[in-house]
Amino acid sequence: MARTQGSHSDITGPRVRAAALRLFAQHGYAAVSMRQIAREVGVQVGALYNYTPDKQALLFSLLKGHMDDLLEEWQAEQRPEAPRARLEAFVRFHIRFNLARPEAIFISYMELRNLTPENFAVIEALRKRYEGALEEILRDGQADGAFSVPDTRLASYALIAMLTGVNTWYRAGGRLSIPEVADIYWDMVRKAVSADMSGNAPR
Amino acid sequence: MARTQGSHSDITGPRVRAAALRLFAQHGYAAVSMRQIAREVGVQVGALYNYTPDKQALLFSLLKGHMDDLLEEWQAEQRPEAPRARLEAFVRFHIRFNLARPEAIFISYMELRNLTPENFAVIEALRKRYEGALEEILRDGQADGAFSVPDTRLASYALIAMLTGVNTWYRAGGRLSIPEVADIYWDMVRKAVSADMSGNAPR
DNA sequence: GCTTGATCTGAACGTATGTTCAGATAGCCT
DNA sequence: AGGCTATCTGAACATACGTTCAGATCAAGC
Repeated sequence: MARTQGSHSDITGPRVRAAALRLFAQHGYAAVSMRQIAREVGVQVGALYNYTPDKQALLFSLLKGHMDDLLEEWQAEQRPEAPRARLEAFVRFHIRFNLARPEAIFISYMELRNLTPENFAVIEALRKRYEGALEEILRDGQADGAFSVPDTRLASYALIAMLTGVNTWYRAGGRLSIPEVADIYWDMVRKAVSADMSGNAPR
Repeated sequence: MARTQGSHSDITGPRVRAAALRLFAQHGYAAVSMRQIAREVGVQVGALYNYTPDKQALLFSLLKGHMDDLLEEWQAEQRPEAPRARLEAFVRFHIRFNLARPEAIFISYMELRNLTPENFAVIEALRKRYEGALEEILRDGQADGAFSVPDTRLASYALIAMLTGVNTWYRAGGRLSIPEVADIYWDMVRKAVSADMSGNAPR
């Protein structure tokens, strides 16, 4: 029996995306079948093709939507002028944003290689845009003396990796709240990019 | 025709592992078929089962072998007494070791969820052992005043993520040599765990 | 109340999967 | 020289895959 109560496009569409997101994050894109997704939604597999042309487009749509959200929210964020305050805003935003959607973050890092080359290029460009924002902060701070980093490009990679790593261990309800985690990470980031005045100069 | 020249266990076994490592790293465990591995080795698919009881055991064997190498080589490393020198040794070792075997590192992070629960537990225990070594260094340094980190556990997570991230961007033949990369990362790590004397104290 | 059209079912398509195994082959040992 | 046995082939097994589509179903519009 088709079209049982509430089984409309507006309902089923988001549910398909939600089920795919959850399952891709848990088992990986290649390991999840269209039939599993259909079962999770509570429909037959054929019905999925009302909402995506194919499995690949479903993955791409999830990743693209996520990257759009990321860039949009960072644009909407309060971004101070001074590099140091701006870097702090970035650190806190990144941790808060990532911890709010762990599954999307997970597949964004794990499933890139399952995108077709064209789709991969799109996502990669968006990622570069976001990470470029961090490097720009570091360059500005380096220029005006607020920071002292040997290589802004490498430093941006290092900081992104460090911040994104939070998602691998953080569990809601643990001993630290998200703001507390952000405090601790900001402390380390702040020192890592500072001029070194501790007397522990490199060899 | 079986047993053509050079097609012995000693030869084929390692080649099976090498092909599996390469293909798993490139396409992901779930996306690689036993027939692809066999084709890469130059053998029919049935022959693979002389070298592994099943596909899962092949993945586990690769990860287990990798973790054993990691712990063994870190044990064999020169490890100074003083926390600061010891941390520097860890940073340089980690970067050097990881960049020497990017494929093994890649599947060690990406394919954990494709392990059976029993196999996962084994790998996870070994990983904890390795990462515990870093946290111990941080705790020692915190105790004797060499470091100033708000939370040694989180700091160890943060540093591991930062160091492991090198593998995502480093390409041999780029503008920086491995020791130069290690220098730059060590500079950031050193500052991140130092007492803060820059006048940029937290708010 | 009838028609229309979006939505879903149920079944089928060809292909691919991991794994098994009887039989062929060929290097090694006596 | 001839047998042994590790090794590999070739084919088969049952099952699963992504995708398609004719037809059933039901909410909405007239």
